[in-house]
Amino acid sequence: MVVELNEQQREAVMHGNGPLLVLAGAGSGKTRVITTRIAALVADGTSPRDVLALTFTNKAAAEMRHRLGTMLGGRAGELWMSTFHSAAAQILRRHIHRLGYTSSFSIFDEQDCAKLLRQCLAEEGIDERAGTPAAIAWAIDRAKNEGLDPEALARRPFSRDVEVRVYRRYQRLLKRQNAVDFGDLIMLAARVLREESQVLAGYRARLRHVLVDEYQDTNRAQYLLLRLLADGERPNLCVVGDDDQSIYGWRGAEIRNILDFERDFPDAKVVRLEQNYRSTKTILAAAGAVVANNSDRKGKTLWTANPQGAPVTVAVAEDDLAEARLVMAEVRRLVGAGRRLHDIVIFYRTNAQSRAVEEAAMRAAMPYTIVGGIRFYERKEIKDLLAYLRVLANPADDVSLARIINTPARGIGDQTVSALRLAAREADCSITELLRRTPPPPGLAATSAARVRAFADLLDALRTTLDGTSVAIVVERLLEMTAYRERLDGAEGERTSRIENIDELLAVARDFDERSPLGETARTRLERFLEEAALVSDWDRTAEARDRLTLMTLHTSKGLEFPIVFILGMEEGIFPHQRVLGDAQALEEERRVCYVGMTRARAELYLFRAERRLRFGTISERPPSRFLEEIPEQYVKPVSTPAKPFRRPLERRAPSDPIGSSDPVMDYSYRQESPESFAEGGSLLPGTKVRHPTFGVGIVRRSEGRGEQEKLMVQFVRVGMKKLIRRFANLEIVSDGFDGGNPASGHGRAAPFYSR
DNA sequence: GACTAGAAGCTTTTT
DNA sequence: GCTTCTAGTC
Repeated sequence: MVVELNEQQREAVMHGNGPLLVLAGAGSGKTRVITTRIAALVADGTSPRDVLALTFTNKAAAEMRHRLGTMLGGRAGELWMSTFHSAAAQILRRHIHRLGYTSSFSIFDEQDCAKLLRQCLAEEGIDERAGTPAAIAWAIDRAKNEGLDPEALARRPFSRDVEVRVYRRYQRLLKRQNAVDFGDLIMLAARVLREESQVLAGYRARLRHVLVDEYQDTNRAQYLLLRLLADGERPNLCVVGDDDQSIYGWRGAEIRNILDFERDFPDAKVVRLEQNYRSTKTILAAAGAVVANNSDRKGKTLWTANPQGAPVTVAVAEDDLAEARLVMAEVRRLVGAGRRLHDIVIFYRTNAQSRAVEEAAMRAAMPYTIVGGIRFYERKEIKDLLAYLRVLANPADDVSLARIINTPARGIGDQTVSALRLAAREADCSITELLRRTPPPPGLAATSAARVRAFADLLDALRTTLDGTSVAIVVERLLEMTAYRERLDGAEGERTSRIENIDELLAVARDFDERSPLGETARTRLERFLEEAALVSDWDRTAEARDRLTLMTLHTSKGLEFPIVFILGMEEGIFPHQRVLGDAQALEEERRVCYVGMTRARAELYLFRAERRLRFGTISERPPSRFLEEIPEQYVKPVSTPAKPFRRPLERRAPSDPIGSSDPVMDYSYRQESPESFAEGGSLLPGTKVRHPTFGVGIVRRSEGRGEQEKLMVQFVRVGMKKLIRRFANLEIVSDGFDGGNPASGHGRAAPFYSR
């Protein structure tokens, strides 16, 4: 092995058989240990085919595969390395027929599930306002995370009857549609292993070693799945994690899984990785001091041979706008001092905080990318096209059928759909199945019946394109036959971006075709394509950021590192969040989120807070976060409030005044828009200050389309928000909100201007 | 079927 | 406040 390891890392890598818990502190070389251990096992004679390595994200799996590729060469391809959900989907693809589904099952995302849930509530006669779908959805999700089916939930002492009833119906409807949700993937995979002993025996006989990354974030259902696969008193189960980085409790993660590993496996070998290779001594000490306030932890003492480094900067701003401005001023200073934009990352607790930063970045002409937000596969046009494919793959999928039956519009309204749904229920079949039958169901008007007939013919025609194997060709034919692109509605700009997304989907499909094995059947390929679309996130598809500022939530930051880290909104009520303040356990999780954020930094760490913040329409005073006070003074360099206040003082501010006409924000680094850009049809970017002959001065909040066709939402100082057509509005541009290249251009998907 | 008004929500979201 | 989604109207 050519890789250099420290003593503890070597211990973990060289550990032979039996359970192994690796408590890997932040930046301690966790991925290196897992990959090197796998390489060592293979070097020692274990077949790569007998190794299962599980991660939470596709990105983590891809990273490991890449590293192992360099260590093992071609044999790395034989490893079973994937996310929990993909592995479960693979198990189900083979064996789900034993549970009464077929292998072409659909995987529903949250939107699909929400639609189905509403149907369940309606059928159970539950008033949506009383039953609050969100609460029931949460209860079902939680049950699945705990590995409880409806009957098991019913046996729970405090389960609510409504929840059990809806859950039971929800499962029945999913099954009728041959569909599963994310929670089902894990739960049903565990069930098929538990109930079908030969299936389980097959996996156990094969799997010699199971490795799990980020073990602190596994939920109960995942734990149960693991216990099935890695059975016995001394299974070859290696889990790697850090209890201090467990931040997904609210999604069902059980921190107890890692805390209790030694109780579960009394023979377990425990290795602590405590040398940090990432951060300066100062950053590590500051972060360690914060997390030391938690009681429910194993306790590690990280140390580093890295230099002491600069103190942590704690900056206080007047309000949220000033905070964002201060951030941009500091970014500018750092860039002036030779730093690159991609060295800097901005973290915040909630997505809502990104807006102020985005606006400040635009004003400061600072290119940026937001990680997260709307995902590619969740965009309307992409979901529409995938819904067609899903109906082709799985005709029982009524949720997808309902989505496409009138998209593009073909005169099949809600009445018709309800009638079809009813007829399908009576005939005990899916709507697609019903459509295949002739004559069409009774009770439909002649015109409606004809339209439904035409739609059924369309589906039949599409089905014939499945004879070839190429997914891309199916999508192309689908686009032609439905005239989907041509019939897109909405404003010019929106249409353009949708068409770009459709082209992107075609590119993804072509790429998928190229990566696919020869001799595969069309159906299998389509099923695999849909599975990938359901289980792969945007982040996994994102290439390395170009030279841009990166913005993301603290949760998204886990597993990453940056030379310079900014954390914003270090205030009670923001971080820790308002909703956890009375809950000791949840508060500890917030503290872990803080620890994760701080330990992403290699060289410099900045913590920002605002004394006042505009939230839910009101300005409130914000006391500093307790986490700030938990950092020992010796590691901190405070920065005082900027001299010039940014927002007018509270008392002089009229309640209806959205901007403040003398707001100094408006004077900040503006430039007149050049006349040419209007002639070229340049659009008015959000943030641009304009004057209207009757409404007065305002700020462009949103724009659609270009040039004279452009539709604008403008927030006026005196009259509030107005929608305008630029051609008629006779606007005078007072100052440009932006003075550089358009950071939104390039790729539609991470485009900050309309991404949320 | 398109447009608008009203209501609800508003923490994080690996899959 | 602002956004998003749904229900109701023309």
